[in-house]
Amino acid sequence: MSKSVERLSPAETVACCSPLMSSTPLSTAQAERIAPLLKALADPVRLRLLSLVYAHEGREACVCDLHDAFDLSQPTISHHLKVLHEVGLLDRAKRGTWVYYSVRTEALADLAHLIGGGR
Amino acid sequence: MSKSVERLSPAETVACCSPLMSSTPLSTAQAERIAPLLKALADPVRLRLLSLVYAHEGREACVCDLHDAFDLSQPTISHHLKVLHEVGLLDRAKRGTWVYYSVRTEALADLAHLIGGGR
DNA sequence: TCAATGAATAGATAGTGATCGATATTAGAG
DNA sequence: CTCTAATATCGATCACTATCTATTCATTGA
Repeated sequence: MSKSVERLSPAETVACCSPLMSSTPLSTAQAERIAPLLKALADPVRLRLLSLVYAHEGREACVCDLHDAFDLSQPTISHHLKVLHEVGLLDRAKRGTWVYYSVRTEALADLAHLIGGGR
Repeated sequence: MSKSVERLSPAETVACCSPLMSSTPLSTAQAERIAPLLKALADPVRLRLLSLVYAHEGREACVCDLHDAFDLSQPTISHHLKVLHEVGLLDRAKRGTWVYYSVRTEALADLAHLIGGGR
């Protein structure tokens, strides 16, 4: 049996939606699924985090790598990474003492299609 | 002389940026340009507003048309439309007593490319 | 000129979120 | 079994934002 809708991350529920710009407008329920994903993206620190993770060697980075790129405390960076992970935009892998994050590129691609895919 | 960067709407400043996922990560300045655009999008009411405007006859709609689709006060809808207009995602045209909004589709397309365009 | 209608502004409030310092947790080294 | 280093969690604070009601502004029609 597949996961119930409630257990899916926002990113996973987005692929199904027809684009923002189409002949049939978004339902309230659809809009409420999509908004959290965009909210997670809509922060300059988190945008840079995603970008830095992707550009990092091996397409993954640990918190310490990322922390150095900001003038922010370690808990703040950790918090932002958590937000991105919870909506399904970042994957998380613990190896030893380090936690490595990587970008879920297909989630971003789905989101991009949703935003710009209607034309 | 072209508009100074400060006068450009967020949507206008986004087209220039390389995608979120590329070998060179986003600069702080770039991230701070993009975030307001995403922030404007990151609300279920505003997502539906964009969608409704686009799906409406003639690809434009007045406030009264949109107001009916929500259980929210007219000033609240007006506020959300203003937010979308200010970042450059909606165009605004006053005709008589009515104000018609329409979607700036190329702004959404640029944003979509920025989010998903790196692969 | 006045009344009516559509839309925007103002001001208030309640909820959310970004950030910090302090603390807890986890895993490897010695 | 400690000590240390890497992350995560907690609790507090300050700023921002979604929403409302009341009001103002603008345009049309009588």
